[in-house]
Amino acid sequence: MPPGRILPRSFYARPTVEVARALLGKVLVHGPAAGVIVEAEAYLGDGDEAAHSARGRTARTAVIFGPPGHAYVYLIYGMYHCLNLVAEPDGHPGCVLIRALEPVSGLEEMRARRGAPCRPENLASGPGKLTLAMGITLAHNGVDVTCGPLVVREPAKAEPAPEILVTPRIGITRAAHLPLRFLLAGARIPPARRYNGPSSR
DNA sequence: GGTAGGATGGGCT
DNA sequence: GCCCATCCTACCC
Repeated sequence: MPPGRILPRSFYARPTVEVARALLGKVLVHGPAAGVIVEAEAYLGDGDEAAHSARGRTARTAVIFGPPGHAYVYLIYGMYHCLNLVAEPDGHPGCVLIRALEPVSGLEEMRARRGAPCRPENLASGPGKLTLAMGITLAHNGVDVTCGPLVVREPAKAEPAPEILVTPRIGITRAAHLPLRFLLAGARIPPARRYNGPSSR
């Protein structure tokens, strides 16, 4: 299972939607734990009222305005963390929320960190679940994901262009209709996380 | 199969 | 104070 090369900064220095789509099928790696990204959402810098960057640069959101290829991690509902990867050129806000992984290695570490008994497909099938399973915390806010302990790699073997499903984003109230959630069509998604509304490619 | 409610803390008005 | 880019449990079909 030797994974491919680490994604370079140029991968992230593009429009956020492009980065979100391109991240599907790539492998998030943290120590022995790794998983294929199967679900992601784009949060835009331009007029996206749902994005944390929408109301300007603050101490918390500064990372989103910084150079691409860095992690934006924040605490949600007082108990879970969410991982984003910063896109767009330096100075332009935009990030991609990583919403689900398909675990490929380090399953035992993930299970130990999750605590709750769960099947492999539920280990990292949500933004809060995957940060817990991967051991990602606020300590990772701002870290460079083109080097260091937390990285994103090409998959071990090159895949054909994946089929991508596009739907509205989940769990937000503002700008809730925008088609900015992207899923790998072949991914195994738990029933409760499926989407039955209209979708496109 | 589905959903309602609660846990829990930082950021911002 | 209020608002969350969530998850799990309990309970009800």
